[in-house]
Amino acid sequence: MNTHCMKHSKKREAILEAMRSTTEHPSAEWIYSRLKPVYPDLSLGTVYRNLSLFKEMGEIISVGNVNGQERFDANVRPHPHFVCTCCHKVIDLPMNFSAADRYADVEKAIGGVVTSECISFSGLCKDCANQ
Amino acid sequence: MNTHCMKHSKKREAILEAMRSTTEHPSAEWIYSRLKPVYPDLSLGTVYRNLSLFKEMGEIISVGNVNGQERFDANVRPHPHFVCTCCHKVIDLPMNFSAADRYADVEKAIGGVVTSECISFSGLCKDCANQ
DNA sequence: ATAAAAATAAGAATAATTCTTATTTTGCTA
DNA sequence: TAGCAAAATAAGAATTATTCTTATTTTTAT
Repeated sequence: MNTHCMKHSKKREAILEAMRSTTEHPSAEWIYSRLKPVYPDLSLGTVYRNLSLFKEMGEIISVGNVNGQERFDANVRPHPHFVCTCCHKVIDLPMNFSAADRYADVEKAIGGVVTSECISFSGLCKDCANQ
Repeated sequence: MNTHCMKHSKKREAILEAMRSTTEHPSAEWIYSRLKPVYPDLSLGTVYRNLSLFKEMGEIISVGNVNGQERFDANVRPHPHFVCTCCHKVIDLPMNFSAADRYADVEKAIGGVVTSECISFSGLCKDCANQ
């Protein structure tokens, strides 16, 4: 896990492990609620700080802000998502749809550097579509 | 502009006009700053409320949350964006890259309804890449 | 002109996130 | 193994974007 001169910590490890063991695309609050019973002295600030660090390190990515909360994904391979506008579920789409082959085009168009992509669809999930 | 039983208001019109006359992908705050000198009694709440209404009406779309602020676009035709992670500029990409032909696939995959898409690239814009 | 409905200003309230500081933990070194 | 400096944390204050509330103003139909 540690790339830099980072110290080892149980809580940090638990946060990454929690991220990796779900497909829920958690928010900071979600991770906090899940880990608080196990680490009663965990603080929300620690969750925020570590999610930021993991993002910077490339261990997780942000899948964007959904209903006011930033949501994350430990699957860092580019893949599309579906976001339900009603229940705010975020679902991984199993389909092969990446824009990786367009980076060069985009760089030419903007004259800068492209490092990542974000593709998402939104609408109503199965549950919400059927009331 | 009015689709529903909406009354006409100068400020509302100015907000939509401001949205339509820029390619900056404004935030509420940006619109407010731009219009405040012209409408000294404009309030930020009005900007937020009207941007929400316009979004609901389909007059504008959200291009997502950038650096903590929601950003909008009056060009509602699906098109990809580039977001600079450094200066937080949002740029329209002139390229033809839409996922419109994938909606059916996505609906089949999730068993729900797809109503919109969002495709963006991020990295460093021309200015930020050259320091 | 009038009156009801809708829009607004102002600022309070809320909610997500970041920041600060004192304390604790970690990992090195002797 | 003990001591120590660096890093991590808890707790809660601070910040910031956004929403909400209420009294007032504007709009529009009559």
